[in-house]
Amino acid sequence: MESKKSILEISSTLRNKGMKMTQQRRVILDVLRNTKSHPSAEWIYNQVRQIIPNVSLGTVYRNLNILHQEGLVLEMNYGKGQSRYDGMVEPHYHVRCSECGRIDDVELDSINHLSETVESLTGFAVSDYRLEFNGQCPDCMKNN
Amino acid sequence: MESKKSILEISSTLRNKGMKMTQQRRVILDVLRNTKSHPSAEWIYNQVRQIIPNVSLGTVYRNLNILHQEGLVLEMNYGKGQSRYDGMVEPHYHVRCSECGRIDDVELDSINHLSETVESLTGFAVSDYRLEFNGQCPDCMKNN
DNA sequence: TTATGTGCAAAATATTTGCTTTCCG
DNA sequence: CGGAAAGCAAATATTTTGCACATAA
Repeated sequence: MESKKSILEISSTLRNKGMKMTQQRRVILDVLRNTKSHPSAEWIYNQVRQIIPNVSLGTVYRNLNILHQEGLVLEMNYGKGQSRYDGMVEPHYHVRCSECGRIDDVELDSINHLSETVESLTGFAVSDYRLEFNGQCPDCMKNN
Repeated sequence: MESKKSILEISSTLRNKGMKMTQQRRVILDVLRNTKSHPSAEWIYNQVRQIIPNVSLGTVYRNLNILHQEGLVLEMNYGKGQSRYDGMVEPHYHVRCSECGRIDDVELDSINHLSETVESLTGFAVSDYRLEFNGQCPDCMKNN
């Protein structure tokens, strides 16, 4: 089991960098950390609005960018659609349905030494990697 | 060594699906297949313009989308910037410099059975996967 | 000949930003 | 109190699309 940082720990990390933990930021983070759906900024915005009715979409984007920079959320881009976000930052992989866009986690053990191998092959300093599977989800298989 | 489909073979594949091989389409494919730089639609557009001066950016996008659907080019999305394209469709991996955006190929043997494992773990029908490394390229390392 | 593709420009989509005001610490 | 963040709306960036005309097969 991975231990998840508490909101309190995150607050103090941010404070040390001169950043504040606003109500908006806390709720955005909370919404994202409490769903397994890998949502878009707009979906998050709609959830947050139920708690802070006059929050703006710009604020959601600004916070997602900041949280992403700080390594507190993952951002994933697919094709030309909206980016999707993930509050689970511990290394893990994803499968995505190319029909409906659903994204599931893959419980695959991490593949060892890949980064090191790539560093010696390419001369790059590798910081991380992304492994994503594409296909058709069980629901879409049924409906066809 | 992988054998690359010739433009002639591609033309006939397209023709069988009721599609035409126009001058624009041929040049776009040609430009993309003759660079190792994993370029953006705009870069391709500028190259194509040197051969077909009044080609439009819309045509480049339309063709890249069609060629991608037909499995003749790869499309890669990073962050919020432009998509990047690759004329090499045989399975291979990429490293990307998060500073300058440079993308290199990684000559890593493909990892066997990954898709099958993921299928049994998730219930998805996996068609392909994408493995991408992130880091800093040798040039950007020097300049810092 | 005729359906597919092109050029052009306008529209759509997704995200960012400027400015004033609010509020966390 | 002071600076970081929010709200709102306008601006950007990237990609798509409608329509009249051109062209490959």
